[in-house]
Amino acid sequence: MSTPQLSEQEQVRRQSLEEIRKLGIDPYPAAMYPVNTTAAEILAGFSDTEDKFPEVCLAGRIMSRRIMGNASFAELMDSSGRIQIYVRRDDLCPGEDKTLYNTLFKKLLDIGDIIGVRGFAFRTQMGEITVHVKELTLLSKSLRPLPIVKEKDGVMYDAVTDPEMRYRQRYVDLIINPEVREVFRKRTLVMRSMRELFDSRSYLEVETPVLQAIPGGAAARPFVTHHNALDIPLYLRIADELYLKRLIVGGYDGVYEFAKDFRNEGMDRMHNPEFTVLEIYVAYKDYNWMMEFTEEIMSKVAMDLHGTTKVPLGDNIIEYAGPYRRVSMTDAIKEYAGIDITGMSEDDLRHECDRMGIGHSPSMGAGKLIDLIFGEKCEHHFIQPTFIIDYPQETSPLTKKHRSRAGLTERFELMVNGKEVANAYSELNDPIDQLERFHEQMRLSQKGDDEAMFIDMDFVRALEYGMPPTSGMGIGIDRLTMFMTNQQSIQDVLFFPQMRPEGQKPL
RNA sequence: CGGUCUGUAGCUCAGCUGGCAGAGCAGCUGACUCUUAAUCAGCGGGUCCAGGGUUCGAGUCCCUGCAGACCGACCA
Repeated sequence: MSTPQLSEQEQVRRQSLEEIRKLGIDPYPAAMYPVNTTAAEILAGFSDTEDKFPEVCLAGRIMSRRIMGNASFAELMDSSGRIQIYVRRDDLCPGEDKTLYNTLFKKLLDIGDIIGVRGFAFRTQMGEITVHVKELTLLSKSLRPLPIVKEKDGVMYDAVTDPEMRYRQRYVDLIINPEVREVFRKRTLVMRSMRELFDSRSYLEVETPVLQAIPGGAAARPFVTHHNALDIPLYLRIADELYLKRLIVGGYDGVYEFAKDFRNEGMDRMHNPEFTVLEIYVAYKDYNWMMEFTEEIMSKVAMDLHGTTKVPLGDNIIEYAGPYRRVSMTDAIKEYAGIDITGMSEDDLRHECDRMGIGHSPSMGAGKLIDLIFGEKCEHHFIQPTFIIDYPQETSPLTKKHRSRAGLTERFELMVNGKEVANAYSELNDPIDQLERFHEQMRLSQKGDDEAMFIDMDFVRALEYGMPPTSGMGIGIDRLTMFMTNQQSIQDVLFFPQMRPEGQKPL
């Protein structure tokens, strides 16, 4: 292992560590610390007329220090926020020995160290609620200087904005940027809000395989790995759809899973190789029911996060209260591309793409071309939540044929801010039709479509035993979180977004 | 994969037509018992992303590479 050159400040901190040990103080004590409150609790509950916090014990990280001879102020940050502490020499060291204040607190502690304090809350002459410290315990010595961010009147000074630092060292980002912690708290709330709704209906949260011998349920390039004992290739799942439907066959009326899916494709502001999808399947429902349920989910999530269904996103306010507009794929293309694709052949569609300057390849069939026109000309217009319904059969191999419109399927996607956030079907449960659709995918694959679906014969076998009419939906949790927290990049809603490994740079 | 931009102290950044490497915060020493971007006096701290080239001389100009951001392409 190479020994990277330590900076001056790192060397000083290591020396301090040794001196702390020489004082007989353990810089990394094992014993639990008896925290009995938080910064936020004190700030919220403090009263000038009654002594509500005569004995507090809290712990956190030193974020700033103002040392003035024999008394000092510092800011302590715990998971709830920051509070000022007041440390006076003669309170910390009532006896003759002033080492704890003069040496430990003033010299050997640094910004970033984690300490515990015991004392009482009071209000300073300047009006700030503060903890007067009677007893101080070092809980963890920090050896690496933290980026210093100062703030006055809401203005941040020297804020760390370098995305590389923020994403590679997310722990630092979380320490110094409280609004980042809030985004991730909201991400958890999004999932909790959905769980509450599903559980209230007695739908069952389940787990299905991440390692799959046949990567099914979506059209995407998978990651491949190898299982040594079985000596077979295994794929990281691109979707959990086919397993969840097997469970509907097995007799559950409603199942859902928050799944990490993996796709070996491009990375950009909207895509990360691993991402989270909620999939839910409910027996005896169709896609019309699912649209109403989706409206209920979205407005509940918005309410739980913001207390309103109106959520700001970029320059817009998104209204998540239903009902949402429903536009068929055909009408959307009529409206924004100005053409009627009804009854058009593959050649006609290819011709229209050429006319509109949309690039396409020979391996694309009619359905893919329609998808392309929609993506190019229509998608970005749908800012407010809108259901795009009735997709072509060719690109929807797991979807039931439309009950009344030939060549189309009972499928919808929910568009928000010009992007897809949900995708749902009346699930195809006719095993003979399903097998035929898989074969159609095979033909597309042979034509050069490298993300056409694999045939999963066990899934067909399951359908042969009989699956009730079912509606299913997937929601992109990362994207939904972006929209609900007004973030413009998927990297801002993933704790640890995928990045190129760090090179030879010394850490 | 292509275009544009960026990389200098722990952090945020300056450094002009090439001429001794800079500031604020942070750190260190000292003063200060109600400060809050604390203040005051003093002091240290650099592989200027890496490698090569041009030049008497390169942080600065040129080439290659590495890493990142943005925009496209591919891709849900």
